[in-house]
Amino acid sequence: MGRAPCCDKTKVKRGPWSPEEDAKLRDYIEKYGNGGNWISLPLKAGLRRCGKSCRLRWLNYLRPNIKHGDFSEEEDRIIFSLFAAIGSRWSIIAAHLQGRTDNDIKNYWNTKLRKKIMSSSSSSSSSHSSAAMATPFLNPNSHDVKRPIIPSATIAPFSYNPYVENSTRSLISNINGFEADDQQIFPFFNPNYPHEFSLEDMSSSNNNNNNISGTSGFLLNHSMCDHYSNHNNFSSEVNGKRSEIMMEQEEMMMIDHHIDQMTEGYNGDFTQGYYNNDINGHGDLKRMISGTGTNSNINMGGSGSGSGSGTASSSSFISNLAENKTSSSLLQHTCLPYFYS
DNA sequence: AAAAAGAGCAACCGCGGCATC
DNA sequence: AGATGCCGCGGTTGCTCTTTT
Repeated sequence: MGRAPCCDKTKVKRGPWSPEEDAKLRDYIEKYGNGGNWISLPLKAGLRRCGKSCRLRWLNYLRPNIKHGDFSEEEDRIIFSLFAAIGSRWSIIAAHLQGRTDNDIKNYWNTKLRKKIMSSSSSSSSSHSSAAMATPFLNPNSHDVKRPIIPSATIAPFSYNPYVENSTRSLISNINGFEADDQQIFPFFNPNYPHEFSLEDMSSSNNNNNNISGTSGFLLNHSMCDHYSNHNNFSSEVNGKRSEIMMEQEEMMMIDHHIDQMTEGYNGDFTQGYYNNDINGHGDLKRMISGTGTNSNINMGGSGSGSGSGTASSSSFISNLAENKTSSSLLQHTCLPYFYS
């Protein structure tokens, strides 16, 4: 049995909203809210519209503090870097851009930004423009980088890779030497679980082992490569479901090499200026991670507890983050891809 | 000046997830 | 446990405006 339609399409108005309809909807929501039920709202508000249409109109247009108009260079950077990390998760991307809606960003990407990036892929600019930033991803002069070989059996079914979708696969496949099944590079980023996210230094007593758990992304994978260990464990725990992967030193080195190739020629800084507090640029994070030495055990899983006891510089920095930042702001700091010049 | 093509964007559609019954 | 209903998301459509021929 199919889903019942949310409204009778023959009895509701469709198409562009009139100023009068906008006013009715705005007035009603400002007075009463949506009452937790969009379906019944149009009747109460005196609108001959589908509830879904009302919701869309409110969220994408009438809601206070909605920003319309041109996107800034900074916004371009954020969109691009997030797209590179998580693909077309427009709502997540929108959450990082105040006043922008997912629809807005989606349209902007489809109509402008993608073209900007595509056109830049044939140029060899190394400036700090957003177009230049895209170059490492879309450089047609593909290097023949050997993809790290990781036994697929070690990747648990819970691990998630946003790049498996066809729409993004075609874009990502243009990355230098990147094969489409790059799940093995980004094994644990889970956009379905972006909320519970904290950063704490849980220093390990194990020698020569690096353990990173949580929703690690580009940053941590790359950072871990900075100090090759005998055993590098990546794991992710989402709602009690755990996925785990272990990479040998050689594999880590291959990944590192691979990412270096991808980011070759890029001298910019995705984060410079975007974060206006603790983390100002990837350099801090890089130091933070590498400062933990050969025995690092960093929990990014959110619910765990721990105390910093790595090197003084790294542990204090991490502790500051853990103590002073909410989960959501930490997410902003850590879920973006970072690229080292 | 007019027609055609392209670009931009608001709105729609259908599906998956989740809560509730 | 299964059915139902709502919300939110991502993909797509189609209208309008702008640019090109």
